[in-house]
Amino acid sequence: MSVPWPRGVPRIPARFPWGGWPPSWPSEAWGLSFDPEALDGSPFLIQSVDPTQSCDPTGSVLDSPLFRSFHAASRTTHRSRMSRAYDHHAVEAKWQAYWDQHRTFRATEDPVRPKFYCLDMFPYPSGSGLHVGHLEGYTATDIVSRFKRMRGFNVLHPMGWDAFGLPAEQYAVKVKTGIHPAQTTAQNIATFKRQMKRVGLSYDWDRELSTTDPDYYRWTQWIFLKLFERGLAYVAEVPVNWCPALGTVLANEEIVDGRSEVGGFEVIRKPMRQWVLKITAYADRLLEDLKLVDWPASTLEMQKNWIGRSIGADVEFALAGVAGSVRIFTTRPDKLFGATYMVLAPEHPLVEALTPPDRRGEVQAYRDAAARKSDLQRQELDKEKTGVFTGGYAINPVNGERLPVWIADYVLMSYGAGAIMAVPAHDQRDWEFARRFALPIREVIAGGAIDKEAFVETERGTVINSTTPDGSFSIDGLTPADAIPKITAWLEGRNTGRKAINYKLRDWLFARQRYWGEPFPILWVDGEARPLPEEQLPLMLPETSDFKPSGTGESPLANLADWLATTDPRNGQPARRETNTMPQWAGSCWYYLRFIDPKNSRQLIDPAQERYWMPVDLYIGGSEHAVLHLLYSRFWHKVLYDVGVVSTPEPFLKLVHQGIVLGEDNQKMSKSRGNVVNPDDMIDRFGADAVRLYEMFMGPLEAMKPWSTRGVEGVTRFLDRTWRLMVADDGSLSPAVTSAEPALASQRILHQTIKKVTEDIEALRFNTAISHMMVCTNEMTKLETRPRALLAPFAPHMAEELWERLGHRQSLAHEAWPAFDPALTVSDRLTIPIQVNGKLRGKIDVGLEASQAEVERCALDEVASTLQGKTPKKVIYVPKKLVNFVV
RNA sequence: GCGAGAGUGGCGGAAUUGGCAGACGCGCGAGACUUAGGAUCUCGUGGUUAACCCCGUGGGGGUUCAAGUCCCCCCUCUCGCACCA
Repeated sequence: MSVPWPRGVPRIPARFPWGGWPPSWPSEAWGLSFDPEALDGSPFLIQSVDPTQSCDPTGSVLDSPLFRSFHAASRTTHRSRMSRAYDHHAVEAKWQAYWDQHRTFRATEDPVRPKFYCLDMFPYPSGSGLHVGHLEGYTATDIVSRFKRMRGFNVLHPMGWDAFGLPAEQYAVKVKTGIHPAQTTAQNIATFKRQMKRVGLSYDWDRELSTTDPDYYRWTQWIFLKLFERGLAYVAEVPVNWCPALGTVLANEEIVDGRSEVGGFEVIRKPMRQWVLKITAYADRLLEDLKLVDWPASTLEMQKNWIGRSIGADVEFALAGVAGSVRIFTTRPDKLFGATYMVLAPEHPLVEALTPPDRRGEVQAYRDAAARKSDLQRQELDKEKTGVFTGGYAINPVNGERLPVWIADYVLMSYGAGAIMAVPAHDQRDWEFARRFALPIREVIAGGAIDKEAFVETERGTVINSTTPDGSFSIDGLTPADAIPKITAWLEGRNTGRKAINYKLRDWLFARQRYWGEPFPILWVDGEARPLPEEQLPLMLPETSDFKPSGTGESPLANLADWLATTDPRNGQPARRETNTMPQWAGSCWYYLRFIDPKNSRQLIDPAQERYWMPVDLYIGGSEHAVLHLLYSRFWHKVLYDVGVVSTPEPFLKLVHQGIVLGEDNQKMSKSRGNVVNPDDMIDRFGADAVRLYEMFMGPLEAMKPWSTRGVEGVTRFLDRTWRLMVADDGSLSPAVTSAEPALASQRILHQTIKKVTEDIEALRFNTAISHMMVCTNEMTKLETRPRALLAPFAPHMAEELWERLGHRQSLAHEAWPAFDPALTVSDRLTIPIQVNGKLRGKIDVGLEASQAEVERCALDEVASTLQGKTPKKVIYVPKKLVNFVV
């Protein structure tokens, strides 16, 4: 079967060193250039290229000051031989300007073509600029985008800025610069954008957006109103993580090892009035719909764990001597008969009612101590369990026993019901606690050695000692797996328990006491939260020069009296504005939608365009967002789905995390280690194409790997070689372009390379794709012919330049990707390894059609000396693979 | 402790429906061209060896004609969660 070569073609690569000397390669003619256009027919034709048309010896490149100075330097140092090397500065600048001018990468809806939405996690524009780690992910998506364009896809590849957030505000306050965060942010964005353009990333800049732009956060606020309308945003007095040093409340996710992620300050528990989003209402869907996406296994696992769904039962224990009951959640109702005491979280509301007057002092002391402890301290104390007896008792519903009720901080108020039944025989924590306080341990699952350790396996063992006192109900003799549904049904029948599903996931603390964030579109009237009418959005972030926290726990906005006091537009009542701002996650929750329709002033997004572009086909970003951003984003997306704004249940179809790039010393890059690699330096020295190529050549995209500047030099040499395949020493296109037909061997290499590169890009195996292009270039150099490597997505600048020199007038960005002929990817000769007893003893070269008998005969000859006349007992023949003689 | 992933030359890494281990690149060695070479080009480069043999994919067993790849046990590293009832 012969596949016609699509109209587009190849491009060639090559590149040359950073500033130095021109290469002095012999100036003899080198091979030919294949013109893809000519390949439509069966034979592999070569079309001559008219040098007068394709070469531009006086064009912008050669005219550039850079080249001229380089030229002059070469002349003086180089004497007789003058040649022109690839000048990455000039060529890259030229094509970047061309792409800008022609808006080459602008995406417009086109119902005829298939779409491909290729998205990077947009960055927080920090003051330090892009680092080589950013570049890894951006280069990957850029290669895929360029590749897909050439494959006929309508590609949406946008970029924007997640620009609200603490650092810019801290820069004004903590560093005492007083510089407005808006100003810092604008500068940083300019730096990022300049750097991105220098790398040759093919974004559609017409769609650029920033979360700090009122036209953008207007819709962030709009989404909040939708959440509010649906009861998914509410205010609660909740214990929060208060960081005195930062003067703000932090989310759980912003705390690492009990200290603030930013700055490492102490964090304590403090009850406060907070906005909370009811993400728990979507817990099931967030879990279930993970089945719909193609994400890394580790990320799926982390999301599942974070949601933490567990199935069990709620069970009511009546209080002894006091009205009411305490509810517990357990995944193991089969162990109810083994409960010997109960434990409440210190914060549990029933503690007061349960504690008789003579125990109050001790109980209160313990509760106070627990409240004062930070999370860090609680964790440190995990060596030995602490707790006190409340003096109260509860009744075990299965056997009427009186169980002493304790409080202990190993029981968390925030999980389940904040209370447990303790079954020390079969729970490690309860076992330790019971040992410490000499509480009874009763075995109800046979199979372990409970005097030595808790027996916790559900899969093994048999239930014992589990019959009601009156003998009317028993689960004795059952396996735990069978006992659980039986006792759950029994509890339900007696109305003392029921099947229950519990989640680790908690509602999302959504408020921050900061200036540089989205203001809430909420007014307070008579202590009641009222939404701002949609028409009044955006609620602008007020101007100020004082970004310090108010100190009372309110944000800097609380200092702005004029802004604060307003009236309810519905009835003119005096109102006070909400002073909290939204967390940084808010803006990043839905930015991928706005890229689709960034200028729409009437709607968040046009429904038709949303249906065309969504979902995101490929999303690349760091694994540090495996849970938070990706979970919050999915939550908002599902709400918008319910609201009718989006048409897909999940936003991101395929997700990939790029690995971390380490410093040359194999350590994490950090300023303090002094091993940070600056992309600008690298591009100055080697050019953007070389840096892009190296980023991808380092290793698998998802792996953590060290930077090597030597390695960049290596790919630079490859680019140089490729350039020289096409361009003669004097800077003109190689004059030896003829109409001769290239050897079959060349065609094979070419087609094999096209095949490999095509498949590797599809599978995001960029390192092996590059390696094959290198093989191709190396082979072509030897053969003195000119093939193309499929370089355009990887080294777009050089590819454009070569493309132009081949006589093309238009950017190759939308040219068709070359196809390969499968027939040409296989050789007509095979090298078959010959083994004796499984060890390699020789190789033979046979024709493709060689029969088994022929191959075996040749093979025998080949290893005759090893066999020493012995006759093989057995011959293993794997067609086209190998022959193995067993003697 | 629990969960997930990974261990291959001096280095980054190729190769897993079991079938030539080390592609490609770095580094290193030799040579060519040079007044020169930190440029470029050519050849070589897992260990051992004069050569053959032999040994080699974290360690130890096993299955197989054949194991980096499959099975069992162990070690190490990375990431995540860490009293979640």
